[in-house]
Amino acid sequence: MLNLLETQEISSCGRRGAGVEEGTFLPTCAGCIARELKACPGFGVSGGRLRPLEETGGVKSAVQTFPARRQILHAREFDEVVPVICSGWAASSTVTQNGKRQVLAFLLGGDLASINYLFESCSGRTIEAITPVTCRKFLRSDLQAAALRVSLFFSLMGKALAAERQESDRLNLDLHRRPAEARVARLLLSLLSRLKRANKADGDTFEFPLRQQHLADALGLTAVHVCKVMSRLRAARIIAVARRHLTILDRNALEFMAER
Amino acid sequence: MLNLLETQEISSCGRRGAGVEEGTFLPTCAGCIARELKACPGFGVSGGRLRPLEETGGVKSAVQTFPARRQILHAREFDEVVPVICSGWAASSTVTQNGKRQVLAFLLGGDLASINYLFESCSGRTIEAITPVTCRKFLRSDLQAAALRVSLFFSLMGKALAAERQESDRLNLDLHRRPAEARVARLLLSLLSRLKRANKADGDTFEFPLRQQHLADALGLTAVHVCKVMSRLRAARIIAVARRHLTILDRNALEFMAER
DNA sequence: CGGATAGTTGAGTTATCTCAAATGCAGTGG
DNA sequence: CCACTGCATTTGAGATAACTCAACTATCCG
Repeated sequence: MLNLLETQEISSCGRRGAGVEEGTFLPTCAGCIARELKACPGFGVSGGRLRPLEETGGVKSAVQTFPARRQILHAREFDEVVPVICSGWAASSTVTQNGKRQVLAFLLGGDLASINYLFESCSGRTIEAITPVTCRKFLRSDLQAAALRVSLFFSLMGKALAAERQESDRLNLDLHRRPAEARVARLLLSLLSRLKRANKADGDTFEFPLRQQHLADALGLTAVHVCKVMSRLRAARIIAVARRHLTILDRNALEFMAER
Repeated sequence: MLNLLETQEISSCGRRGAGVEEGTFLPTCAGCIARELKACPGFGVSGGRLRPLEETGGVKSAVQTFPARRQILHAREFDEVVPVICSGWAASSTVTQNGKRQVLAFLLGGDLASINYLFESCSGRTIEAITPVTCRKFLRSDLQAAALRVSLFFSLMGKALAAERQESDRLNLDLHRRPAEARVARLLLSLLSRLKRANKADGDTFEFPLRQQHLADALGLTAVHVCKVMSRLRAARIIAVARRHLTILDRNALEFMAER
C-alpha cells in the first residue's frame, strides 16, 4: 500500500514559520490543475515540516523527488494515482514491440501528465524524470471528489482536455508531414513559450536538459539526424547551445522554418 | 439559432406503430456513449414520424442526414453542439497552412467524434461525411446535464477518454515509426475489428468506401504511395477489393505485416 | 585518470515523395 | 447508346529526406 499521507522535508521551497498558514506555491504552480481544483495543499510549512494535510484543506498527497532517468510512476501505482509534476523536466512516452519509443509530451512544473489520469490510468504510457523532478501524487478517487466540488468542473476539464488534444493533434500533424527542421523548430518554439509562461525563460534563453535522443524520440527522427539538424541550426546562427542552456538567436528564422 | 427540436422523417430504421413505445436502436447504437448516458431518444417512431422528444426521455436532438463529402459540423455550431454518428462513415481531420491534411479518426456508427466535444468544441478539427451519414447532434449543455445524472459518469468518461487516447497514441506511434505497409495493415485490421464489433462485417469482408486519398491522409503517406502498397497487397493475395468492398484473404500475413 | 554517456561526422542505402502521363470508372446530357 | 466530363487509380522515372552503420571526439563524473 502506498503511503500517500507521509509528509516529507522540503528544503528549497516554502517559507519557514510557526502555526497554520496558507500554503505557498512554486511559480510553476500558477496554472496547475491540482491547484485550480483546490486539491493541492501547496508547499506551506510549519516549523520546517510540511503541515499536516488536515490543516491545508487539500487532498492527501505528498511531494516526492526523483533523480534524473528514474521512472516516476511504477506499475503498481498505475491504477490509483494521479501524478503532477511540481518542478523539473519529465517525459511521457510509449514504446512499440520493436523497442522504438515515442515521446508524447515533455512535462514541466505544473503539468499533469495527462488529464486522462483523472479518469483512469494511461496504460502503456510511462513517465520518466529527465532532470531531477519533484512531483506530487494524488489518489485518483480523492481528486475526482475534489473535482466534483468545484463549480467550474466542466470548464476546467474542458480547458485541460482541449489543450491536451490540441497538443496531440499538433504532434500527429507534425510527424511525417513536416521536414525534420520544421519539427525541431516547432518543438523549440513550443518549449520557449511554455517556459516563458512559467517565468522560466531568460529572454530567449532557457534551460535545455534534453538529450538528442529525447528530441529524436519526440520528433520521430533518429538521434543522428537530430544532431545534423541542430548542427545546421547552430551553423546558421539561429540557435546557440552552451552548458545545457539553449538560446534562440534568430527567432524569425526559426519561426519561418517551423512552417513547412 | 439551431432548431434541434425539429423532428425528421427517417425511412430505413425504426418500426412503425402507434402510441408511445420504446425507442428502437440501430445495431451500431450498441456501444454509443449517447445511449449509455441515457441521453439518446433512439429511433422510435410513432405513425411514421419520430416521436416527440418529451415522450422518449432522451435529450433534445434530431437525426440529420448528410450526403457524401459534406461537412457535418458547421462553424457556427462548433460552440454548442456534440455530434454523434448514427450510421455511415465520416472522417475527423485537421489541416496545416500548407494544405496538408491529417485524418485523426474514421468515424463509424455509434461513434462520438471525440469525447472532447462533451466538454468543449474541438476547434481546428473538421468532420466530413465519407459516405452518406446519419448523425445526431446534442446540445452540449443538455448532454453534460444528462452525464452528471448517470452514476457511472467517471467510469464512462474514463473508458471513452482512454479509448480515444489509446487511438491517438497509436496513431502517433505509427506515423513515422512504421513503414507504409505496416501502417496500412494496421488500419485495415483496426477497421475490421471495429466493424466486426458493430456486426457490420461479413466474415473478413467489409464495406470499404475510403478513397486512397483518405488512407493517405490518415497514414501520413501520399495517395500514390498508398496505391503502390495496396497493389502489392493485392498482388500477394493478402487482400482483395471489389465494388467498394474489401476482403482480408490472409489475415496472418496482414497481422505479421502490421508489426514493423 | 578512466569509464560511461552523449554528440559529431562521413559514406552508402532506402523508403517515400514528386511529377507526369495513362487508364479506368461513374454519372450526365444528348 | 454514345460522347463527355470529372474523379480515382495506376504506373514509371527520377529526386531526396531520412536512415543505418561505424568510427571518432567531447563531456561529464567519480
